[in-house]
Amino acid sequence: MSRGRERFPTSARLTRRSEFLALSRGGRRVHTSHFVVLSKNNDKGQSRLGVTVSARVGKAVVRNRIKRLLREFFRRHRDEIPAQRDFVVIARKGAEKLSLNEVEGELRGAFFAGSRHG
RNA sequence: AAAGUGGAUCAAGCGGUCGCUCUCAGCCUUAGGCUGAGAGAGGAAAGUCCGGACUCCACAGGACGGGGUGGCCGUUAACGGCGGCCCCGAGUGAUCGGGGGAAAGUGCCACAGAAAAAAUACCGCCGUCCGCCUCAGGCGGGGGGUAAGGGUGAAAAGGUGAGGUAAGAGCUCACCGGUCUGCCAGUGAUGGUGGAUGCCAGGCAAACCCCACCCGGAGCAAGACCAAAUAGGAGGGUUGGGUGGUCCGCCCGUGGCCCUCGGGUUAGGUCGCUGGACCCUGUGAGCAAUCACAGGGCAAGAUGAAUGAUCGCGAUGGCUCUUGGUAGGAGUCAAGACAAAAUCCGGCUUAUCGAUCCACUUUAGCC
Repeated sequence: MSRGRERFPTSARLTRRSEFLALSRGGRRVHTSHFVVLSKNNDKGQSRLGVTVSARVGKAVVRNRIKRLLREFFRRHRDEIPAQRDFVVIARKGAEKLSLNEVEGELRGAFFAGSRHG
């Protein structure tokens, strides 16, 4: 039963500016058509997610939509994602037009292959 | 019925599964976690264009400077908002748009035009003098009168008509308009009515400016506390310093500077933080905005920032078929706009798929 594993508490999020800066400096980068995924191992006992959507992508409604889609993707696949690794997803223009299924298809490789490198 | 004008309300709903933030209760228990219950975006939450509350600067005081508003009267905590009324303009109308002063002074008015502000004779019009031709008359030149007509311009010194004149002209007269002024009505903007005056003669005040009224500055990253820490700490010396446009005034010994010690990078946590000029219903006052009273009700509080994802049913809508047409029925597609709180209120402005309702106007028809 997947109940309890498809959760997304505060401890699984990146909340500090310094944590975002650390990934932008030393993280592995994977580019897809609508996103840039940064990732780096951590020692927190679980993997964490942060999302960056700049004002250039869209207004507040659009940015909220993208953040929620990415969190939903992360939450649904926490048991497949490498443990103890931080991810930052930077959205690019046009990402608000994607559905959840399209996000899964685009980001699957970037997340699940992460543990073999860096 | 068609075409239109003004306004109000809503922003579909129900359910399943998996999640997020907060509160309460219980349990495990350092942090924290688990279980259950409850609450969880908008009419504009937006733009940040005005106004206030609140916080700090002094308890926010005076003058200058600076800024804002602009018909009148109300309304309000306040406003540039709102309501009623006044005037001007547009529309057949419902209705809509606009609103201090150009006669205090300074300045600007391109191009065109003869002349652009105590202006002007370019083409014209009308006399007169001289010369020539010549029957009357015509042509050329000089010197005048004239603002009717033409032409330029956004704008050319009141308008129309009549008299008058060589031709003309407020030169004279009537009406309209303007200026000054009396009386009446109105709180007032203003309106009505009478008198005097042949007539002060363009626009721009979002050019400076004048008049009346209003405004101290910075903003919740305000500000307070705690932890860690030293750069902003500790100790000593010296000097006054602060008030964010200037001066006065006021306040403080917390401040500035120097020396010595110390040493290297939190946008950390809690509060402020949501019970308020609050919401709903009713009654009363008022044309209304609004106010008073009574009863009832608490309705987001995040901070890399919660309020979501997905599935089903489907109000409703589009298209197709059925029907002579409407209604109805069937099938199929979509279930959609704009836009997401960030201290809180009152407004304005802008964006917006659609749905419903109310009042009114015009035209046509019926009784």
